Amino acid sequence: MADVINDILKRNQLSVTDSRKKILEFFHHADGALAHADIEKMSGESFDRVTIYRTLQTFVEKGIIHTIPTADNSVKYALCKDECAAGHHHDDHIHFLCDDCGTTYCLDTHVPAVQLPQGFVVKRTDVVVSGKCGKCSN
Amino acid sequence: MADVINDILKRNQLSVTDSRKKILEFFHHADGALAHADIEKMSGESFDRVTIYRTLQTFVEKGIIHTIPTADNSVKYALCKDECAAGHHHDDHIHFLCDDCGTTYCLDTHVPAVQLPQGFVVKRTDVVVSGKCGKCSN
DNA sequence: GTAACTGCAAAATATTTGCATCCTT
DNA sequence: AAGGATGCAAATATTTTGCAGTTAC
Repeated sequence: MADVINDILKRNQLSVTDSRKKILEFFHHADGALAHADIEKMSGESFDRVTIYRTLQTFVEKGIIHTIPTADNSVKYALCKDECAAGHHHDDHIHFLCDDCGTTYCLDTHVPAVQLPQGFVVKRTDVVVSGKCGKCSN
Repeated sequence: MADVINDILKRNQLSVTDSRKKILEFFHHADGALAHADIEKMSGESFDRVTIYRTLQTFVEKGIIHTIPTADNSVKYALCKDECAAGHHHDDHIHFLCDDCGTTYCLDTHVPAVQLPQGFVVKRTDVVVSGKCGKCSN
């Protein structure tokens, strides 16, 4: 596991630091997406709030993680698929937000094609479904 | 027009006040969705920032407007269709964000059905497409 | 050794809350 | 008149920026 994390950072020309390794581990262990606040709690104050902001921003720029649109104002992040290169996101998968437990899942179901009016050029499609997840629907 | 605005407020048991009328007009005239900051600018300081927060929240609760999920941290709002009653949103339409001009469109194209894993219950589906709108793609 | 990264302090923004006053009904 | 809505002040929360010290390579 440590190797995987290390590789991701090196591949993206980022220095391997404690905070980056930790934050990447959080994402790998997480069931779903994480918000800034989640990471802050998980870290147990072991590194600065500002470092989290900067690390997340760096990871987004490098295409390691991507943001997930949510209907409330919260910003969540999740790991990108391997095909993601810097600036070339292919994250047209579906996100599911559970209203009960709050978990955000990245589903592998592919995104259905969308009909748009003349002249509209599509660059990215996000599908955000909310409701109850498998664990909470019983 | 004034009648329409008035009706919306009365139908939802809200007192008809200047700020509410103005904000509803903004939405009716707007090409797309509006953020809190947009409304603040459009209002030209004629009413308080806090009033805007509270008015938007009230309108969302009553089902007059709805939030639009965006990948950045911004929160945008748009008018709901007539069928929307308080707490019963039927806004499964598609939102398009133009990367160039920043306008958010609510498209009437209906949302394609989504395949989900066993046990997942869908309550709401948001599709957010980004790219270039008709005006900016030339 | 040098460039990159982090922590701390502080600034800038955004959002929420309490309360007195004013307006709608 | 009464309840709800607004404005103002202030408390909170969130995000960004600058800079000095530290760490990775």
